[in-house]
Amino acid sequence: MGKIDENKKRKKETLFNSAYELFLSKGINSTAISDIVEKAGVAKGTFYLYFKDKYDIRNKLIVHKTHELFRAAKSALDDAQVSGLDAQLIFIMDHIIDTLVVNIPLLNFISKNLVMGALRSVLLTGESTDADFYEIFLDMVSQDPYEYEDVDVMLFTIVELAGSAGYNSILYKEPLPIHQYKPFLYRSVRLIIDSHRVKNIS
Amino acid sequence: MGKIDENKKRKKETLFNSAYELFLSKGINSTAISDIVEKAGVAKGTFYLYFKDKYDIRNKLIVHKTHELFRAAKSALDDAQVSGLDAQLIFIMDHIIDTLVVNIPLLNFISKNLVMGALRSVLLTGESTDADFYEIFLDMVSQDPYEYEDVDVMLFTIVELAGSAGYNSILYKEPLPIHQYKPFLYRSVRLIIDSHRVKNIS
Amino acid sequence: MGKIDENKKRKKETLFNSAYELFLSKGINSTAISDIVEKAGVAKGTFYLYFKDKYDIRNKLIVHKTHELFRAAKSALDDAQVSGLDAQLIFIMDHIIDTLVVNIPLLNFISKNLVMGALRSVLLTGESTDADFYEIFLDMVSQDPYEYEDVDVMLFTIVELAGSAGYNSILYKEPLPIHQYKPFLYRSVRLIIDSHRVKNIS
Amino acid sequence: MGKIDENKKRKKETLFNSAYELFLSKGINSTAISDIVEKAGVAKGTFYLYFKDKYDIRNKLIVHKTHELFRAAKSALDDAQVSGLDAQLIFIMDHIIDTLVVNIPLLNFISKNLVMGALRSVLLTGESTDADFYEIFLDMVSQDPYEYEDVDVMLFTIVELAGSAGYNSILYKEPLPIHQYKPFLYRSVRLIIDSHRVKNIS
DNA sequence: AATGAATGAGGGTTCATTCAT
DNA sequence: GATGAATGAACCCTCATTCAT
Repeated sequence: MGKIDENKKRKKETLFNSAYELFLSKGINSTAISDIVEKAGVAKGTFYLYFKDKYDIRNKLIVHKTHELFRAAKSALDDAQVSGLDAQLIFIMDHIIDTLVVNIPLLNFISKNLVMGALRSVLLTGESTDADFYEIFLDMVSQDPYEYEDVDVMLFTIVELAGSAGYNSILYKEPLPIHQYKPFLYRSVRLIIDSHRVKNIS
Repeated sequence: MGKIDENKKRKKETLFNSAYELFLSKGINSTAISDIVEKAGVAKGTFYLYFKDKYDIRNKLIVHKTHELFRAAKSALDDAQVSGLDAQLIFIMDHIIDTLVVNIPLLNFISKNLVMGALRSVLLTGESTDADFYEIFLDMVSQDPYEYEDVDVMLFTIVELAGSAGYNSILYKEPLPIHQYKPFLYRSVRLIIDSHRVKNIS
Repeated sequence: MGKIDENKKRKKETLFNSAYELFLSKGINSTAISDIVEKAGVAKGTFYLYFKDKYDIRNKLIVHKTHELFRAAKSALDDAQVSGLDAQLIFIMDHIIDTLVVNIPLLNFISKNLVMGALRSVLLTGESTDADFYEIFLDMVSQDPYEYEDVDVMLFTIVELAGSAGYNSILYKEPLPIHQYKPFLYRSVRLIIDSHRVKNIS
Repeated sequence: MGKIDENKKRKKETLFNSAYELFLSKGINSTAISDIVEKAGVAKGTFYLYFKDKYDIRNKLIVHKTHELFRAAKSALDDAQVSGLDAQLIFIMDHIIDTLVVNIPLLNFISKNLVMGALRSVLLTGESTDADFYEIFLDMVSQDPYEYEDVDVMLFTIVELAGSAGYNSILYKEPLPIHQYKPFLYRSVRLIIDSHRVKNIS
């Protein structure tokens, strides 16, 4: 029985990987389900045993890949012993940007879906066995010496800014290539974080 | 001759409007060229006299509608006698957001393309006889009492932030509905503007 | 499994036959794939499971029909007990001509493609399970009491002459209708054959 | 008035030349009338003032180009002072083959239409102001010291053989490239000519 | 005579989805 | 569960031809 389930899982993963490679290389619109199953070496009907349609597998891929990006960044952060919420957030941001700079197809794929859209899906789908990234962020916030108000808003604003501006800067090198834009981006992020700090008047 | 050209222009506009309505109501992917021409009351081949394909007309529509948004906002700004670069930029932003809040389909249509992608197109296509919005921005900057450095970067950052965060806030009401998020957004914008001011040490 | 394969074969043959009849009656250019599938009673997409496009099925048909012509002629030759290479080749030629005289549409279809173009395809496609006609010819040559040099060239010249001149004579009855032209054609063929005979000077 | 007629003639020739270049480079099927008129710099409707359709202009082009080939060959023959019908016919053949070897697109264009089909058109269309090639051939025959019977048949057989075998040999280099095949071709031609000679038994 | 905008039938091709095996 | 042949709607795009100007 375990063997059968293993087989099923392997089949699903093969489809997953095949779709991923095709989405990156040919784009989603140009990838047919027949392409995916051919690359995966399974029959067409099999696809429908595991996924509802092309957009189902696409969404699951985006969530999965976004997770991977954050997980790798968080893991590096843990190794790096960075202190201070702003430094930590920027570290994560920087790690993700550096990953995407050398993987433009992936950037294009998750592109602007990177941000809230994907995070929302992550939160909504109970499938994920991964740690919840939202909680990880809250953790980081709570461990900072400063106190913050409207944390949701702060995280949202930062993620949107970094996602959108980063995407365009990497892809179009306008108004500056990403390595030149980074200082400005990070300065803005620090300002936003700072603006959410609760300043004791005492 | 004038009559023929007039006819051509009218036909192109009819196609433009038909496509616009269909894109908003059915989405781009679900809109077939045959839908567009049927609604416009012209033959299929006629479409191809004016546009290369569906994506050509889509791009031109995005540029056009983005233009309209900015033009209306700028016009209102001129009437409103607002002074100060930050107040002016926020006025424009606010005007556009208020327009889009009550026109979600339009928001979805130009969605994230609103930002640099569209502006880039606007700048690149020489078709537009409208005033160049980039120059309008530069004008506003130059007339402000303060001096600014890296104006390109400043505008880019603001547009990206407002576009991306505004889009999600309007659409998903997360983390807050847009009318509650606005104060945060505008505070961030002011911080970004401020960070680009050249402070005289004297 | 055998049933499915049988079904596939039957379907392919139905398409083949439908295309053949339509090509003969309406011509290739005027035959749409939708005509073929309609006549065959299958869905449009099915066509593309078996053939790349209209020209793929056309080529395969030409090869197939050319094969049939030669096979029938060879079979008749075997029954007729004709001796002598020249007599044998002319017998085959004559048989094919007589067949085509009463099947002008077929003549027009394979027309000038009859010749090397088709034979080349036959040789190149490994699909055929039929005996290789080129080898049959070589066999006939080797069993003749005379010895021949440049057999390839000889066969080529004969096939080209017979194909081209025969086609025009049958179709346009110019300069003579085929039954009057035959003596001239066969005389030329005999001369060509003779010119390739190795004459022992001894 | 002469000017207008000149203009008309020039327009027709421009269309002619444009079609020729496009037919050679893109093939007839892939050449649209809109391509032709665009290249010619005239309006679409103008095409229909001079030609019935694409096939009308194609046929006229084939006739024209075939004429040119023969005219050039005949002109060279006149300069070369060749005597003997067989030598003269082979000279013409050789000249045409050498021209086509270095102009494969032209070969493909007139290809097998080179032969009787085109000659027939030449004879049928009264448009041509050129000397009638058929008569030129008859002239050559009559000036030969030998006497010939069934001259029509002889010319037909030679033209068909040379056209068909030459085409394939040039294009596919099978069974031999044309320069190696020529001796065989010309030997066959000489045999055919010889077989039409009236031999006095005296 | 010349134009070229408009037509719209028509053809080729794709592909998500089904279902009998 | 797995297969993959079959489907046929859907869609894009071309292009010969017309005709008002």
